[in-house]
Amino acid sequence: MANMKYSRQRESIKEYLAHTREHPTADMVYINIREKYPNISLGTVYRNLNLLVEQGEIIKLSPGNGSDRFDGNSMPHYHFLCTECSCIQDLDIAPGVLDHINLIAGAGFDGEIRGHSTFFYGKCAKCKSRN
Amino acid sequence: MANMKYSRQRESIKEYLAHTREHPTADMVYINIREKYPNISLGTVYRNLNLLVEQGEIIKLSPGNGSDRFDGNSMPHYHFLCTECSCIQDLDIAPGVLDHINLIAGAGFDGEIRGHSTFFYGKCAKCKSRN
DNA sequence: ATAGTATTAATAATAATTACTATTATTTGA
DNA sequence: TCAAATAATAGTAATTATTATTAATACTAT
Repeated sequence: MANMKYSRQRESIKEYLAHTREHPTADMVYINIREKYPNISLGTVYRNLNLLVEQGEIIKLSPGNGSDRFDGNSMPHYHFLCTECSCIQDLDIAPGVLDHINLIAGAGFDGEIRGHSTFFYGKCAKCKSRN
Repeated sequence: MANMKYSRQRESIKEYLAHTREHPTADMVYINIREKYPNISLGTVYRNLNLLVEQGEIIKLSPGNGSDRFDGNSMPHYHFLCTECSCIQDLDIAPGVLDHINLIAGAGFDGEIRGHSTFFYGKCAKCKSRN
């Protein structure tokens, strides 16, 4: 998309996502950006989130429970979803593992595998210790 | 859930999912079951799908594009989502790989990993050959 | 500065799913 | 076998999440 103009709102959204580890929903982004741009509209947030996803600057996550979530870290990596508190966390996985898994999966498959996205689930550290 | 009564509608939904490879949406299930029970309501379909998921009889998939989809095969396995035609297919992966991946992921993680769900994406065989 | 056009705020509209309620179906056990 | 108890249903309304519309505004290149 060559004919794209700068917008403070979009920049602010990108910046916010780059500095949080929260994997926020569109609504959470909206609430946050409103502190700086009090009359930004939710539609603008959605449109820019989708634009940024299209451009590969951020990643959209669909954990399956409520709303979609967004991650400012666009490097392929894995996520963990706590089945108790619904928090989402990044997982560190050794580089190479992802490609390895793509290969394993592609072995018996006659289509073309480009990548994969994985959600691990279970109890996060806090919920585990709280018992 | 001990106090659960039999219902022909629920049985029919379960049976349909057990015999299709389509990974249908709630609406597709609704349309199909209506052939046998013409005045089943969409709410009934949703309620029973959720019940069956809770009981572990079926699996709910959230591919991230449109609606959720349902899979009558409740054994853990992987799915492939075609980014062109949006079809969903089961992938055959050697047993043991899934547990292996859970272990790798759990290594540097201080919570408790119970399982994971993975979507591979790319082009299905048809879309690949159609070029 | 100005013209051209992407972006915005505000709102309306759509899509997907859940909640509500009076009626019906299933189960239990006398 | 029947009737009481209650889960499930059909039909509909409501909610939630997201996308579309549009007139006004902001960005960019000349």
